[in-house]
Amino acid sequence: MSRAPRSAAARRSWGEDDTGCTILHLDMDAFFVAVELLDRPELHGRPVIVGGQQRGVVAAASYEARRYGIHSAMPASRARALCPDLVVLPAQRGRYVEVSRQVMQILSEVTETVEQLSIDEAFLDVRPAIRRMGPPTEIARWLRREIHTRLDLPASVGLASTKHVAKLASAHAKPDGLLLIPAAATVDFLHSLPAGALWGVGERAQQSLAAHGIETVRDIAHTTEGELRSILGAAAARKLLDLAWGRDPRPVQPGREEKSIGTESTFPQDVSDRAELGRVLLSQAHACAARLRKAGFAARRVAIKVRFPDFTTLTRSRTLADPTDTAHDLHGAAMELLAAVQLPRGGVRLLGLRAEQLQHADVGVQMALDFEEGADSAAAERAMDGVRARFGNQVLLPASLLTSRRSTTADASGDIS
DNA sequence: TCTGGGGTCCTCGTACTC
DNA sequence: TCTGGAGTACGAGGACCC
Repeated sequence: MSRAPRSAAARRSWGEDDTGCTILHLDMDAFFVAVELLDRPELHGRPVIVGGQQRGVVAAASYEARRYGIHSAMPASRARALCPDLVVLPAQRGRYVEVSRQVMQILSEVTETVEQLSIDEAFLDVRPAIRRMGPPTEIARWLRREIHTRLDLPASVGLASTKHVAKLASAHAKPDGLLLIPAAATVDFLHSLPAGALWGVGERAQQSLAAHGIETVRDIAHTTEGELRSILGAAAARKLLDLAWGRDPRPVQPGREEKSIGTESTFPQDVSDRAELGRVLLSQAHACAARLRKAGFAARRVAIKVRFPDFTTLTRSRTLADPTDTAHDLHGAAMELLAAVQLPRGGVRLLGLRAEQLQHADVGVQMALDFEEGADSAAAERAMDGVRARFGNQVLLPASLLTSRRSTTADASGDIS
């Protein structure tokens, strides 16, 4: 569901040599809409969007809707104005997650080296599969065919020698296509694209670059690092120059872990009652805590996000004395942060809560901490053995049981009290 | 036109320590 | 004892991604 600008000129064959093009990027086409059409085939061929309830924006648009100029992130009111016959469906996130798992299952049949980037896209390093399944192009064709056959969903694939170029290739393969960028064609392909196609160049950066006459990736490639640094800062300058010349050594990283877990809500009407905001934070704290425990994490930091009716947004955060996975602790910290925020007369448009600086809430980590702090290591080790015997090696217990050393004891029988 | 929700990463200012 | 600079940690905010 990339929103980066594409180039019509780049949608062509760049050659057939897939030697060294072992990075595959798979991107599902209009994923949320495609899943909805599985359940409502009568909507095939009609302009459909997902999302856009009340004050919302478009989360995904069918290709028929795109012909009216509708695209994701567009306010739903604007989308309705552009297409009076538009079918607007509410998002069913749980359903998309379920289908996403099925897609990822098919990818895992090719290789274990799968890096899921979002709900509907992933990178694969196909090197381990070449001997078994053939060259990268054959693997890409197999994947698209299997997803079509088993799930009845369209998917686009980009093949290249780096992650960045593979991702750009899949964007230019849409809809429902495959685009190979041979290693030797990488720079020519990149230099045919607008500057905004590069990863990390959004609307603001495009405006800043355009003000200096830099409009394309080729322009970026031929700008000095010093000038880019003065426009976008040191980190972005180095990164963009590398990307513009096809330099991207990042490997495909399977099993990346979340760094924060949060939730936020935009209210149908702005809210100025602090008690009501407190109840919303409590509900969000429960949701975050449940997700933390399910993932086996505890959070060391709590942040709130407050958006006012004029769309100014502020965040406030604080580091906790002890990591937590309980709604009680998250809510307590969030309420303290909210109390320090001066609310305007118009109230609050959006309120969010996020748990940050996640760490594993598992027994082993906790025991290690206890060892460091000079606890009775022999007793702790015996307790750990007892826990393993009863629950297995991968046992994860709520941090709330474990992080408060004052209230947690482990005896030699392995009982946690 | 009027802007969701889930995230990551970077920059900058400030406080603190040495 | 006071002061300034460097390094570091933390918090806030913004840009960006899907």
